[in-house]
Formats: sequence, C-alpha cells, structure tokens
Amino acid sequence: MATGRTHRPATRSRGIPEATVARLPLYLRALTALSERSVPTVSSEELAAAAGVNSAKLRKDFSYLGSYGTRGVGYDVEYLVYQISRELGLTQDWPVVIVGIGNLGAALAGYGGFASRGFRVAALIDADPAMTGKPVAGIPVQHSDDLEKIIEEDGVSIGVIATPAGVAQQVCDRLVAAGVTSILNFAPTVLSVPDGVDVRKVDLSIELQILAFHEQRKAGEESNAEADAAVDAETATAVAPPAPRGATGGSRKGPDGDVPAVMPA
Amino acid sequence: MATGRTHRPATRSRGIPEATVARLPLYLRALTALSERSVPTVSSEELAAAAGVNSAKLRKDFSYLGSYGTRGVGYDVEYLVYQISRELGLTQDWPVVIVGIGNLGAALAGYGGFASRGFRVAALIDADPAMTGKPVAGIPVQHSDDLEKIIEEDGVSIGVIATPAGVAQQVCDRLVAAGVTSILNFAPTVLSVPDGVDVRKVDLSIELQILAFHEQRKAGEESNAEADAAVDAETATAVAPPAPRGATGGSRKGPDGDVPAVMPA
DNA sequence: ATATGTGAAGGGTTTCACAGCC
DNA sequence: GGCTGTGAAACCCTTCACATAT
Repeated sequence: MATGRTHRPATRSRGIPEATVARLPLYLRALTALSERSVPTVSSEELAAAAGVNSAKLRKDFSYLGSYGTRGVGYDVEYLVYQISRELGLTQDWPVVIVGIGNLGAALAGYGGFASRGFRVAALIDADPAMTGKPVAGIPVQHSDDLEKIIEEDGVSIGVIATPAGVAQQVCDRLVAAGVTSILNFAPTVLSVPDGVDVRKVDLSIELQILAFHEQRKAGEESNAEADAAVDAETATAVAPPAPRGATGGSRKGPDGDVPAVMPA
Repeated sequence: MATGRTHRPATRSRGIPEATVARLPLYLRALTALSERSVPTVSSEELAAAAGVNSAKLRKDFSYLGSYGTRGVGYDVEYLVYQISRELGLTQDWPVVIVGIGNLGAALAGYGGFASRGFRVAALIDADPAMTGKPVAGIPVQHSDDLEKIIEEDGVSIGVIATPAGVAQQVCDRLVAAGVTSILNFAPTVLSVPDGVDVRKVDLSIELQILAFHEQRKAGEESNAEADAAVDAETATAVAPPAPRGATGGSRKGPDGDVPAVMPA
C-alpha cells in the first residue's frame, strides 16, 4: 500500500518456462552432490529420482537449455553443473542484503546455502540501534539509516526482507528506491513494487495452511466418506459461523451441507 | 534415501484445484485484515487487489467453494472468513511439532502466524542435550529421544523439519513412523515418504536462485539485447566450464553461443 | 542396446466476456 | 447500475511414446 502497481510480471524471460526455471536449482543441487562423489555421468532416470521429479519432465526441462546429454549414455555431471549454474546466473556472485535481523534474519545470515552457491551476504541491516555493530554469523549488523548507502556502494540488486509485516512495505520501498530489483519476502504481506522488480514470497503460515487442508481431507476420509462439518462440530472452539448479510434463505450456499447449526447472536 | 517411494501424490482432494487451495490462505489473510477494520463487505476487485491476484481468478476460486457472494454487492467479510477457515481446516487447531531448534527453528517457534491461526506449537524438539529444557519462545525444548512419545501423546499429525540436511531424512522417517502425515521441510533435501504423507518444501536458496535467474536476464537486457555469456566473462571467478565427455565437435551445444572460450586443463 | 530429445496428446490453470441476479 | 458466477477460449505444464543418436 505505498508505491502502487502490481507484482511479479510472470517474466517468461527468454524461452525457458518459469516452471523449468523453478526446478533448475533442484537439479543443480542433485548434480552437485553427484559431483562431490565424483560421479562422472548420470542418466535422466537417476538424476530425476535424486531431484524428486519424473524423468520425462527433467529431459524436457533440459531440452530448453540445449542438447547437453549424450544418447545412450546420459549427462556429464560437471558439464551440466556448469551449464545450469550459468543459466541461473550463479557463475557470478550476487551480493545480498538481509533486512531485519531477528531469529529469522539470523538464520538466513547463517544459512550455508547462501554463501556456498553464488550468493554473498553483503550486509545485515536492522532498525534496532542496540543491534548495530553486533556480529551475527560473523557479519556486523548495520543500522537501517545507512540502507541506501550500503546498497549503492555494494551494487546490491537482491534484498531479503525478514522484518515484521508492519514495516515490510516501507523497507521494500526503500530497497527499490535504492536500486534493488529482486526481493525475497518473508514478511506475511503482499508487497507492491514497480514493474521490473521481482518479488518472491516465502510464507510459513501459508504452507502450513495448505498442509492443514490436505490433513483435514485425510482425517475425513479414513472414518466415514462424507463428513465435512463434522470436525468443527466435535471441537466447537474457535470461529463461529457468521450469517451471510442478507440471509434470505432461498439460495444455494456451499457445495454440500449448509451453514452449520451453531449461529452467532 | 531411507523409506523409499516417491513424494507428494498431487492429492487433488475433492474438487478444489490445488492452485486454488494454495491461494485460500492469501484470501484469508486479506479478509482477516478487513475483518479487523470492521469492513462488512468487499468486492472481488478490492479483495483481489489486497491479496495480489486478479479478480477473475479470485471469483473462480470462490466458485469452487460455493456461492458465497451477493451479486451487485460483493462478499460478506465475516462469512467468507468462516467459510475459508472451515475449508482449510482451521476451525480446529492443529498441534505441530518443530524439530531442530537452531535459529530457524527458534524463528518458527516464535512466529506469530502459527499460534494465531489454527496452529499450536505442541513441542519443540532438538537432538542437542544442552538444549533440553531450555525455553524457546516460552516453550521448553524436549530431547529427540522422546520424539515418538510426544507425537503419540499429543496426537500430532503435522511436523516441521528445521534440522540440518544430513539428519532430515531420518527425522522424517521417525516422524512418519510415529504417526505424522504432513511435513513442512526446511532442510535442503528431497525427502522420501510413503504414500499418504504430504510433504511441502521451503527452500531459501532455491528462491534466491530463481531471483538470480531473472536478475541476470534484466542485467543482460538493459545494456545490449543479446549478451548471454558476457556476465561470466567479466567476473571470471567461480565455476570454470568443463568440456562435455566425448566432445566430438559436430553437434549443437546450447541454444545460442557455444561453450565459452575459457577452458580447464 | 540404451538413453536422449521432442512432437503430440492430455490435463490443469488463467483469462475473457457475458449471462444472471441483486 | 453493479458485481458475482461461469462456460468457453487461451495458455501453460506434464506426460506419453517413439524417432534419433551413440
């Protein structure tokens, strides 16, 4: 609710489908593991198993990058590692700033996966003056007053927001104004950014809620096949079902079963 | 690499498309904010803007749940909050265990979004005896020896893995054996689980790599339209391009441009 | 003999555009 | 007049199955 405009223009970049891009890091990780074990070549079948996808999908994914395999043999591990790294832009290393050094920010700062593959934590930034100068994961925290200066001096184009939701948008605005064009957002807010800025969102509670949805379905099916509102009749805590505005009574409400019997005042 | 079998059977549950399920939490969050501001009704247009999606998509999503809107008026906020909560299974509250109480685990334990909406942190579990008994976010850490007991006693069906990658699979196996059927995995590993167990994965470095991909494309386009390998010619650090196995020379390698000039020994 | 690379088929998701209802 | 609910079109992604190359 600040800069306006929408987010994530579904870039489609050059030819490579977004779904494929999202899997390249998976392949890269599996390949790196093979590389460390000095495995020279790998088939689509083996690599797919290691990455947790099916082999046809993997081959199609690789076909967007070019013909990097050898028929009858498979893929050369080192060569593929290099090609995928290059495609993902990991042959250069990206300076990243992390804003908001609470537990989550500290976890991110210390996360090995950052430093190891193409990313370098250029700065940790926090608004709390008590944090300033304190080293976290070996890097001294800087005060958010200096945010713009840090970003410009280090040429940072990727920012990670790990602040409370309340300040995420304004942090985002400052990052963008200072030149950041990619943002990884851990705050549970929808960020609005200008066109040309990418936002990816990691939301812990959303993931859990999706799990809860499936979990509920499992629970419903194992006892009796159709028992939708049964669960909240049993544990009659939490949310009470409010009536719809003009509840005139006639219209279909809900796919099966109507509004539960318990009603608010 | 323990239990075998694949993961995530793409459940499709009952009628509601997976893509819709994944957005319900977004809508719920936006609706909750409106509810707190005592906004009585909202149009698909407004709500879509708040959730960061387009309005046609939102209406189609809601149509899978039933006809909960009023034509010419919009949606009743309270009523929708209830319906979506129920659909997601958040009218009951789910006990969750978090395994691995490092910085990330601690961040998760203290994350407000857990407690507030349908989830309750039933236990924090860590393998380090030095952690046992220490309160994190007000909850005493328990030792992983008691993992099975904790899960069975509290009837926990959702587990969060925030351990190092090396032990994630064995933690997963123990969780599943003890009765957990949904897992949120923060460790950078592909978990294998039996059918019927859902795994969702949150991977920080993957998200960053996807951003890097798009970032690289932006950088390439702003100066000259076609300059793919230009970036790593400039910063000639990191990965050197290995030659493909049987480099016989004739075949097409890569969509445009060939292997960069710099070669290893 | 074996495993890649890819048209074609199939399924899912998004968007359009408008009928239907308030 | 305004906004929802939804068939139909368009698009994207996955899977199949086999021609193709080593």
